[in-house]
Amino acid sequence: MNKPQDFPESWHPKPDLLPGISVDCVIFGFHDGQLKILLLEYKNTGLFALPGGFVQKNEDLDTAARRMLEDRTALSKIYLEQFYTFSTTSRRNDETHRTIATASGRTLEADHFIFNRFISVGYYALVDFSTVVPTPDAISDSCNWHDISSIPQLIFDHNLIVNKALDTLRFMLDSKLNGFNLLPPTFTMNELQQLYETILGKKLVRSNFQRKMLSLGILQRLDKKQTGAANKAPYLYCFIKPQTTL
Amino acid sequence: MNKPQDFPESWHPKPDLLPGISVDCVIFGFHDGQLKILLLEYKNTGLFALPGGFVQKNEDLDTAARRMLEDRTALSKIYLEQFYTFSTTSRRNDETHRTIATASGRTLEADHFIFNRFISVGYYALVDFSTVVPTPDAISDSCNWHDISSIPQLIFDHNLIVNKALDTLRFMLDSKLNGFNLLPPTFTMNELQQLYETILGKKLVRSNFQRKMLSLGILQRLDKKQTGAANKAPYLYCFIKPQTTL
DNA sequence: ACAAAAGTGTTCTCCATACACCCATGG
DNA sequence: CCATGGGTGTATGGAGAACACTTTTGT
Repeated sequence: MNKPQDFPESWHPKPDLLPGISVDCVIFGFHDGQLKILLLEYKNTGLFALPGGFVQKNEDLDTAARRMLEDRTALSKIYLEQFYTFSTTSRRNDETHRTIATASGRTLEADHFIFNRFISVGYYALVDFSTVVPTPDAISDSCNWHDISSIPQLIFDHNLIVNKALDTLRFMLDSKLNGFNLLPPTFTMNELQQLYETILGKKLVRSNFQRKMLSLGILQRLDKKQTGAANKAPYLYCFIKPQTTL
Repeated sequence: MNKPQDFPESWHPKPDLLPGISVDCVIFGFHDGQLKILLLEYKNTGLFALPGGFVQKNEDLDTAARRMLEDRTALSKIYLEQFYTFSTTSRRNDETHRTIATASGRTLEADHFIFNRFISVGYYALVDFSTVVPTPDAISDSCNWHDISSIPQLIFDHNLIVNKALDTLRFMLDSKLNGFNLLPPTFTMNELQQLYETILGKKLVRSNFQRKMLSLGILQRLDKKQTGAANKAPYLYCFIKPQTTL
């Protein structure tokens, strides 16, 4: 896939968009023992940014965020969560906008709506790395995974947004049990533990982690997984979705 | 005090306000063993609403919220926390706006900016009940405390906003220790316990509560408080503000 | 002396930690 | 058979729940 889509109307001053509101998405995935997020790289600039976009007049924020996520990942039914709204007056920068536009062969009129002040609502999403098809938008030439441990400098306040998303993810990890959204439908206990260790940034004791997870009563043990390694074959588990509480 | 202020410019279409963004404040206080919030009642309508307002072009959301809080409480240095941004397309209602305007002797042009779609950022504040001077704004004739247990029907989605604020307050109570902001500078252990019980909506065991609070190491014991009651005089405590962690 | 509320101590349970021990697998 | 990693059991310590006991105050 990975091919740009049609030039979005949102880059022209259009009356069908809410003025002054944007959405930025921190899309988390997990692969090779590393927590990763999707970043866009703008054409010919070396500038990186979070996926995001604007809100249509007839659309609420959750819907807008979901639309953007589906565009960037080619997935539907994504777990996402609003976490904070960013509003400092200096968070945007006209020069950056011009650089991005120029590099992709456009010019922005001085009264282009993008030069208005914008307030941005941050969402984080948790996706199954293996099923995502990273898809750039019209003004970026790549959409790729970046390890949390080596995020480049991002435009505007996007580094701040990433950090706040990470803080929220860590804080909510236990209460929302949202670690499971980052794994494929079946996984081993070791994979789950690696994920927790990566998110929390610390080692956990294997045997205790196993008991804690099993005691939650939300995991179902499936067949063993033959890894081909010279050791005991681990069980596969799947997540039992909580009953829709009436 | 309690006297309306000058008619705010924000009720005319003004270019110095951000379009489509508002702030709503859930202001918590504690008195007589009851958790309370400040509500405005609009003139001659019987309609209740959260204090709120609009955001100036050169103002970030925290500043805007703080400005509104100071206007409604006559306090400065208020503890406040952003908790969620509300954006459903149907959250506002033109007829309600007209009712409120008409009742206070105004007419709204059909293209008045208030008929735009608005996205509202929710803040909750924790204040010392005893020092607040509830102050109505220009289009309301009262600003009063209401028990959490008997919140009337509010305009728009304000009941939803109150509930979300309460949920957040409960969830954060332990981790942010923000109960202390609701009490006067000195207080007894019993008052603190009543506050916790009210917020959490359940009884706590007195002796255990005492030990837990003291073990946090954030309370300083002061003199005893002579209540005049026929029982042992309780100690007063004050909150030791956490060191500004560099 | 008594009631009522504040403060302290004791016991029990539960859970997180740490670590020891068995089991399965492929080389 | 042995190295490796997966699964289970056991001892310990600390926090919370439940409750008993002591102390202080005004009537």
